[in-house]
Amino acid sequence: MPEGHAIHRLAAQLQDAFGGHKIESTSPQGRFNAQAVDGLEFGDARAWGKHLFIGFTPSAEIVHIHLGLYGRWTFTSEPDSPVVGQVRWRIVSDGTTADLRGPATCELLLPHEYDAVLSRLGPDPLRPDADAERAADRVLRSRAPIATLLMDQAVVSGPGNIFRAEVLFRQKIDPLTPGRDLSRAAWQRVWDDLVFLMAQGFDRGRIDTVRPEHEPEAMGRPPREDEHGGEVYVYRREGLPCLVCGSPVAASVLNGRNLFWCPHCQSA
DNA sequence: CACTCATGTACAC
DNA sequence: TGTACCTGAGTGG
Repeated sequence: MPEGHAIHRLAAQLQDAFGGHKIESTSPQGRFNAQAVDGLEFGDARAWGKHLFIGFTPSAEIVHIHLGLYGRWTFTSEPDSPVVGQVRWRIVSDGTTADLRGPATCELLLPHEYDAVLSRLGPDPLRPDADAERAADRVLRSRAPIATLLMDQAVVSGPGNIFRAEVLFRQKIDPLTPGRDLSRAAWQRVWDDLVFLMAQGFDRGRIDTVRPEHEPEAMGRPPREDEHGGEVYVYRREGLPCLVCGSPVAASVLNGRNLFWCPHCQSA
């Protein structure tokens, strides 16, 4: 779920449900100071990378949420929905209830703290105001592997392990290539593809990266049975045949995260 | 039912 | 580099 496109969808969903409405705010679990925004008007929900921010009226405080690995929102229109399990934050307005469980972060920020969080985030391919040059400068000067840089939210904000694996496959780049060994044009193609893939992920609510000409049907192969909520080239396909060249997809661990790639299609 | 693993990040050493 | 966070899906017995 929680790569950047999913957070942008959540921001839109929260905005639809609560934007401009006075809300009831509680923390059934007790681990969030929900009372601070109880009874206020929900101002706006916005995303930057994997971070979600909610503003209120009249209040300068901003709720900052990061789902981490486990966090989820659930929505229901059932009135007086019972609290099940550990709910960090519940918002209710006009019969709509949104429950937040298991976030890595759910905290109130003052404006200067909000600015500080944003200042640590690189450009987000899903934001129209993204400063792509800032990411290019970081990548093209770094000795770190491009696979590491793509997961560094200070470099690019929003892509996670799936988009990383898939964009490197689509651009035929060896994941261990140092950032500074990429040409500016090659990095531009990576950025542009992230913009495309993540926007499509936002629209569809799932991650699909396989080009039509590589669909199994187009390749004269039987339909695949290894999808997990989206259709991809290499993510979690260790040992399975590459959809383009047929050689086995490789996997290893880099910076504590699983990395998937096709050694044949993505050779340096 | 017990156990592993995950689309993420921060912090300890 | 390892561990904590703390949830749910999947797997295997």
